[in-house]
Amino acid sequence: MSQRLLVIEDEPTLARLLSYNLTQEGYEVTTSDHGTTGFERAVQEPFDLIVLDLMLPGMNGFDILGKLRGKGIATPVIILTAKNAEEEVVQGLKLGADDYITKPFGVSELLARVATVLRRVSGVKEEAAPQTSDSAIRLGKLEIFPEKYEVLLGGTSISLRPKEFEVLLYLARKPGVVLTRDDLMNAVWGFDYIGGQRTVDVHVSSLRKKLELEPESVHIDSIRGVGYKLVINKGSAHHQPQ
Amino acid sequence: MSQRLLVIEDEPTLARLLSYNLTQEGYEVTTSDHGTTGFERAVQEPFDLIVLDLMLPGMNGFDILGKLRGKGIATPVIILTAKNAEEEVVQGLKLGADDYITKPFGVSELLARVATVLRRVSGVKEEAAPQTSDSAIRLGKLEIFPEKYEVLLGGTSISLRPKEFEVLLYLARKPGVVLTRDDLMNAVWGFDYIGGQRTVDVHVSSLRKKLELEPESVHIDSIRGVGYKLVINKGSAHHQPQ
DNA sequence: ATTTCATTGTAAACGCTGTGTAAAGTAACG
DNA sequence: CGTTACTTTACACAGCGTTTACAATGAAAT
Repeated sequence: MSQRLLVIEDEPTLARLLSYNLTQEGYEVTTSDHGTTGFERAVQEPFDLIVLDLMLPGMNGFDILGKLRGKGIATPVIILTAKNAEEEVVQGLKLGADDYITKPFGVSELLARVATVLRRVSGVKEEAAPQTSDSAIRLGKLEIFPEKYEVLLGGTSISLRPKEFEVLLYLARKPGVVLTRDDLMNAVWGFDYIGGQRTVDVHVSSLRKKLELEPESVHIDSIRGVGYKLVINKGSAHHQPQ
Repeated sequence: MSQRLLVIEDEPTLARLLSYNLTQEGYEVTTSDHGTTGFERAVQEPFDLIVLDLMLPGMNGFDILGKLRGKGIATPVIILTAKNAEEEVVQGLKLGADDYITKPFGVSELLARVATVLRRVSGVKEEAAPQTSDSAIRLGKLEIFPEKYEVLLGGTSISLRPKEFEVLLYLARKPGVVLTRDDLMNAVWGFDYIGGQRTVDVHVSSLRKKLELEPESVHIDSIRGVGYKLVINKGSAHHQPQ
């Protein structure tokens, strides 16, 4: 049984992005684009976690959070806030938020926070969590430990810089599947990041150099005109569909 | 139970093309060639998705989209826009569009987007399964994995270039059915692409060379004066009980 | 049959676009 | 300040798509 999330976010683009990615993760997502109605839903239905934008029409995020806690509703809350709003964060946490993310943020960062908060709150409950974002990923000779920021290739640790790590992590979560530069941008750099088109390429390039210790078993393929995919070669065996 | 689509598009050629192909896909398609009437239909009847051209007589796409969302109608919308109109896209997405396509676009691209949006909205979870994926096409010894950009022929991977891949994919979506060069042009190159008449032929030719590893089970037939069709021969040498 | 014309097959050439990557430039961090 | 990480820029190159030209095939007409 999947966990239920409520996303209170008015900007459609962001709301959709969040809804999409959280759903992909296996959560059951409800969205609300208005403060008042969002608050009402949060009161009426039981959610496992609420993602709450602080800037909202109708009723702002602080009010919602305050009133919820006032009513004794302890549903975990992650607040979304603008970059340079340290006070907002502090106030939000004082009102009982469980975590916060500043915009712009990467999708993978959000997923990690959501998973972390859920785990923290419900005790360790691995089975209930979907593809827990931060459990280890093992693909042939490649092992990724998100919570440790560590990658093993054939048993030996390789040191990746943060952005390289995240790119690899996102690729590794859908092995074999082509991800566009846009996908990777959204996941690693944030949904509204506006940057050069080649940034992803450069990171993939340096990632390749560090992965080529095991070129047979792990490598990143380019699909011209589309994007990149992580290719895993387990053992020397043939294809064994199952 | 098929899904209901509304296409709001004034250019007759394009409207017909969209209507035809979407109907072929199994959708129930309604078209409207005017902004005002299109909007009214969208308000009155429940649709699963709306394909909306932004340039329309009567009432432009932005107005329609804005008013729909204003009325609380959350039907998913894919907007059609000209190539060099980045702002239009941004504005459209802000108004609550779910996706966009820039003209010219290939029919297959549109079909893919429609399917994606519908799936996303209906909350079906997409799994990154290693070998099995619901979007995979299996025809005898031919297996196509669109999201991996990979084609297996008798279990071994064959490398196709992007255009070859798309041509094969489109042929494979209607195995045994003759598709005209025009069909393929529309699907792969875009509905208003203006190019030489022989381009399709050349791609089919090179595709044949790569497919002839299994000439018995998979090949492309020419129908003189008409077009091409993909022929699949199931049966021999494999576990086909009947 | 033989000729004639239209259609299709395909190799080769050309130009363009996307990609790899080094290196310079910029920001963050201590 | 010095170091590290990240981004942008620039340039070279490889791959791809399209066109072209000519060969091969098939159909229709005589």
